[in-house]
Amino acid sequence: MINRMLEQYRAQTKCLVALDSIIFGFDGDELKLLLVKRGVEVYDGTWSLMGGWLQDNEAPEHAASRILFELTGIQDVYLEQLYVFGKPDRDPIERTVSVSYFALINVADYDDVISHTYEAQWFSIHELPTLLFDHADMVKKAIERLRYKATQHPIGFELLPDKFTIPQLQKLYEAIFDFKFDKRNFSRKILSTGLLIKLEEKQKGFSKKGAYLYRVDNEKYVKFFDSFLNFIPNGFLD
Amino acid sequence: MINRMLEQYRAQTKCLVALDSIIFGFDGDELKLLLVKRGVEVYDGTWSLMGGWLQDNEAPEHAASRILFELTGIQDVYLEQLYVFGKPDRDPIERTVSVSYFALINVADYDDVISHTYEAQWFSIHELPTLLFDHADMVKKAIERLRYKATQHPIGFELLPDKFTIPQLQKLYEAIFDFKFDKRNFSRKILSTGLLIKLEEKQKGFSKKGAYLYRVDNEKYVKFFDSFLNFIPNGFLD
DNA sequence: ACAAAAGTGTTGGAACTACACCCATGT
DNA sequence: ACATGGGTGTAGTTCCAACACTTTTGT
Repeated sequence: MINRMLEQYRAQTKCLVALDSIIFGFDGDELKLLLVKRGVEVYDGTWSLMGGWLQDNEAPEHAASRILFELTGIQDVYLEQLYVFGKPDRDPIERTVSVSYFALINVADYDDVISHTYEAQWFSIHELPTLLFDHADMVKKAIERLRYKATQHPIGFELLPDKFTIPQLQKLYEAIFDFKFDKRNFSRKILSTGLLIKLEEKQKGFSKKGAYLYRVDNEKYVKFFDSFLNFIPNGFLD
Repeated sequence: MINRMLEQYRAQTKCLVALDSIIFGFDGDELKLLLVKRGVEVYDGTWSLMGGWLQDNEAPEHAASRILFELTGIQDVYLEQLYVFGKPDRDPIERTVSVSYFALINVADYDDVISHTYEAQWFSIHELPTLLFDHADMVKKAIERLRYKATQHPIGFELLPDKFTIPQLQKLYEAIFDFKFDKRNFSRKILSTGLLIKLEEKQKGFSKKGAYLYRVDNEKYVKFFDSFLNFIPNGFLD
């Protein structure tokens, strides 16, 4: 019996399993994507997401983190699983199934590391170079997911520095949705979440008047996560 | 150069890739899951999702459909990709990465095929047997996703017959969320989508008075799909 | 003084919740 | 006649979108 089962397993095709991560960043103005130059000349001029292969005894999410670190020095960021891409011909060299992840980071936090040590580079999502394989599909899906999540969670905070202003946050949301919001309604809505703590300091330099800095109330932020479903009566999820 | 690249590919570990589908059904009263008895004696008493392996030259979503058909005779249903499960030890026999899918079907549509020809069986989601490997995690994730989607899309229609009554639909939502809704508010909300067309006929037999049957306005339903993001001003998506 | 960005308040309409009674029919 | 589930309306509240002027300060 057990033998028959093992035979069944042995008869199956095995596949390479790749991990590809879409890293979003925000520089205060535009939404950016982190890409690397594929280190192989055949694909000259094409750029790639942060990609690598799954190793033995490694969970996919760990592999994705490891690869991101190896390629960029970025560590300890929240990577969320996005989608599996597995068309038989997606990688022309060999059959590969790719699990994609995405992350949000604050460009300023990593700018030095990335540009000095690694061959990664930020690109505006409006001016992307040619991407490897089906990486453009992955990016498209990631943007959809980012928008979706940004409507549900105050996920945008992840892309900003610890201290930020309301106008900065608004610019970020405008970059994500490619849409201008009314600033009065925007600030009311954001502040009504109760997740922001107003600081004494003002941001100087950017505007003449200067804008108040805020930081996220981390305790509330954590509680906030992963819950609210429109259909469900208030109080159901408490 | 090309050789170096091919070597790089060759050096990588390959994995078995499995597909596992979570099939939800509704029988008018309870939310159900379709499971099969794993055909191997070692796992006596444990049941399994609709699982199988990815073959050469087969896209994962096709494999998932094929497997579902082979195991149950179910065909042409919408399978949505759910999540990848890939912990190194999730399948104790051999390293396998599993891509999970989920689907919603109307139990009545397939009841005959399933029970007479195949070894699949419906289980109430409140009384599930022991499940193979990490299939319980998959089910948990699928229920979360189902609830999430049900708040955003009128996805519940998929689980009902073509013609159905408002009380039936309400029971379905109550089964999905495990929560009782106010029938006046429920019917107002559902009808306000404009997606339902009231028919002349009434459902007979279940209640004394009989309830009006409705069907989905397919044209509107399609338009409705995949869009509305709370944060975006009305009209933005038109 | 003026330009540039920050900050703030009101109003009308829509949508949501909570809630209770009558209707049609099979037994 | 009565029991069972089906169907409907209202009032108070909250939430949302639309909209324009004043404030601060660097030049």
